[in-house]
Amino acid sequence: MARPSVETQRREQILRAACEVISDKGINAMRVTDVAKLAKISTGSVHYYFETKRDLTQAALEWNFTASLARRESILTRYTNARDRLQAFIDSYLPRDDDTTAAWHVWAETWVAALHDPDLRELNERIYGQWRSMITEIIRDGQAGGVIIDGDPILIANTVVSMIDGLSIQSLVGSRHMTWARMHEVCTHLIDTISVPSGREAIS
Amino acid sequence: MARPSVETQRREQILRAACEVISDKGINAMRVTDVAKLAKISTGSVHYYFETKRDLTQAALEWNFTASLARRESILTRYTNARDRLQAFIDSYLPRDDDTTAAWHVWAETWVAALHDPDLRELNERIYGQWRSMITEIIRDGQAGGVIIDGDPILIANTVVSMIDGLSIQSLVGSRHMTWARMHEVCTHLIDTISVPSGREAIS
Amino acid sequence: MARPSVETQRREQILRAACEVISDKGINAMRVTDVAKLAKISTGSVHYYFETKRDLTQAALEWNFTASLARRESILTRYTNARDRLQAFIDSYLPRDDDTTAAWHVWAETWVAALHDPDLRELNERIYGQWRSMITEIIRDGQAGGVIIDGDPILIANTVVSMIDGLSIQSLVGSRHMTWARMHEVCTHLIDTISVPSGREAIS
Amino acid sequence: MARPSVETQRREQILRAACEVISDKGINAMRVTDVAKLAKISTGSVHYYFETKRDLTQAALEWNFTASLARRESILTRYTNARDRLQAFIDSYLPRDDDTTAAWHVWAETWVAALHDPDLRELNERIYGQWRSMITEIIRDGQAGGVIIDGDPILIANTVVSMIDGLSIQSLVGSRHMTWARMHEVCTHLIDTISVPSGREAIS
DNA sequence: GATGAATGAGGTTTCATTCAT
DNA sequence: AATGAATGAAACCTCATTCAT
Repeated sequence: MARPSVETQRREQILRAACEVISDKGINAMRVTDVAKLAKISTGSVHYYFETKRDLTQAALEWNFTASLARRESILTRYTNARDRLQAFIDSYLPRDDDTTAAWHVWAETWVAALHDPDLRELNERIYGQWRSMITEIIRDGQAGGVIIDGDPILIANTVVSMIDGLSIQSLVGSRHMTWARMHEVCTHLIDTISVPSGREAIS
Repeated sequence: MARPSVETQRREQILRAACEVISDKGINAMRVTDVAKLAKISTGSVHYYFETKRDLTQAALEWNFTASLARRESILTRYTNARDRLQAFIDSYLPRDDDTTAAWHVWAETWVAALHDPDLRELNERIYGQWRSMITEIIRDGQAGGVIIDGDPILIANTVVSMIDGLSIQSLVGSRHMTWARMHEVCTHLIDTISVPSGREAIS
Repeated sequence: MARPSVETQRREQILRAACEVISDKGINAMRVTDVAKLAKISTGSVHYYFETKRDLTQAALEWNFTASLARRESILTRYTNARDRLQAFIDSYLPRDDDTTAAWHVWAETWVAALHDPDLRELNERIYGQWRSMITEIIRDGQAGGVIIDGDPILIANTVVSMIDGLSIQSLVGSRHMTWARMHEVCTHLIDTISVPSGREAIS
Repeated sequence: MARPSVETQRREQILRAACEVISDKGINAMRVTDVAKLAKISTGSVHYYFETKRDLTQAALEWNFTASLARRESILTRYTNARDRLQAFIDSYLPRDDDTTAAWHVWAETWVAALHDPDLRELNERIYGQWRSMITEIIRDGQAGGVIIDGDPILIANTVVSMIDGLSIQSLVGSRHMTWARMHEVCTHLIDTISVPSGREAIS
């Protein structure tokens, strides 16, 4: 009786539904009923898997990040050049498609909820840190390979991460002044700024 | 007779209280009772000045921005050099003191609430636009005065604004990795990047 | 300083407004604010003239009846023949014009409110009795004059009054089945039934 | 499994309670709490079955009529003579016992509420029409059987219905002048008026 | 006499959570 | 494992009434 997998599957089904609701309506407007309906189960069942709404919310926010990362795993191994890897990685985070936009919505909800909730603060710290580390790692790689300029890799990572977050917010909120094209432009400009002019091109 | 100031005063008293609550607990956790208590009036009175909680919230979010701007008005006229003005202006927005931090909290709440509320979206568009315009104006001034590098001033403004927003979020959420000092560092670095090297250096 | 008249006038202005609101929205939906607005005064003033809302309501209901009666005073002296007087009197009560319809609305509200309010019950008893007496009186006159059939005048009056009330209700509620023409038809039929065939016609 | 009856039963339990409250206190004084208490459930449960108080009220008013009719169904098949059927049917509606009185109270509340509420107006039109139809049917039967006088059956039905309504109102409001005996008297008199003199009299 | 800002009790409604089935 | 009926605390909002001016 390999039931554990059923449970895992059920949990994921609920978490996915929760994220969709959070993305559409926001954390505070999320109702257990909404999640249940979307997952096509009863509210009782939701509570069978998640003791309280709070538990459900936290698990959903964490799942949002994990799933988001998993979707980008391949990018990190696809490119040998760190600069290209950075560009591809950042590009993949610009809210172009619905999935990415939804993930950003949940992400933004997480930040703001964390402002008033120590537990979420810790969750945020953990997953945010993880993300920053990945960027830092790429930058270190790039510096080692001579394609990214020297300087404190953490400072550079912070710059990059901040820029992406800031741009995304303006984009998500729907500013007509911040189109996806503009975002791409700003990001590319930033990457150029922290890149070492490519040798071959310089030579030729 | 001649009591127009009382109403204005009362409204401001309520709005100030609302912003404090929003900053402390978040928009969704804000209770009309909380605001009333903080303003030392009855809930009935709150509703006497603001028909619905929604109206109150919107007015508070708008007031947060307006008041925030008013507090910085002097900065814009204090410096003749646009670069210094930009630096001072940006510095004044880094969440150092309690007032500024509170304003940022409310600001962040506004963004996320706007994700699901067309009215707030419009409000956000309006006040965000105003802010972006101010930065753009300073940059234009700087370019005219030869202290800021050439390039599309709007693109530069977007870069600056995004960076500040992104940094602030990380800071607000309480990341141990994003101290105020680090923020200052990143900001200064950015301003340096978009500044024309100063005369003395140019001479030598 | 003949102020009393001012007060009387003010009271009537308020009562008239109250009746209009009651007619339009019903007793329970009537707000002191509505009355004040319609009378173009403040709520404070309404309370200056009527201690409580309850007092105001009762006074309004009573006023509705009194004013309604006053408007028909002339009819009672206009006709020498009791049968004609009865016909004219009844006709004047059919809800044809807006004023009469409004009076009926208030009248109906009074009945239903009286179901649960002893004070209104008494008020109703008083003014209803007054109305019944008037009809009875006309019938007695008619019997004395030989134009109305014999029989307990009170029983006949009750029949007439009931019929009018019943018809009016159906009409007021807006039944498409109960037009004013139909009401008139039923009433005329009833009056014919209780009338003595006129001598001259019988002779000729 | 197979719990459909529970829901129906629960709904009826609530509707019955609502009608009782409406009869006792009136539509506007009815509180959801009152209904809940009387039905021995929580207010939450009331709202589980009826979204809003308005829905509850409407359903209750409709139920009042339906249940009222159901209680009289047997009368319509008991008598072969249409005149007797009419007499029995009308008699059964005179507010003698508590149940009938309560039903009339709710009935009266429906009328007056309908004055200001289009939905109730429609509801009233529907159920009132149904009632009028039943009376009309009996009269048609009586005319076919030669026990009721000729004439437009709808006109006669309107006369009958109006009389009953009018009498009931006076009775309900508690007029000392309108006892049940008097009502009976007036009704019998009316039925006599619209009846064909019985056979023996016709023969002699 | 008149005002209208201020009150606060009380009502409807929502929704996370429980628990018998 | 799953359900969904039932709960009840808590929130927003209304509005008659008061009272300083």
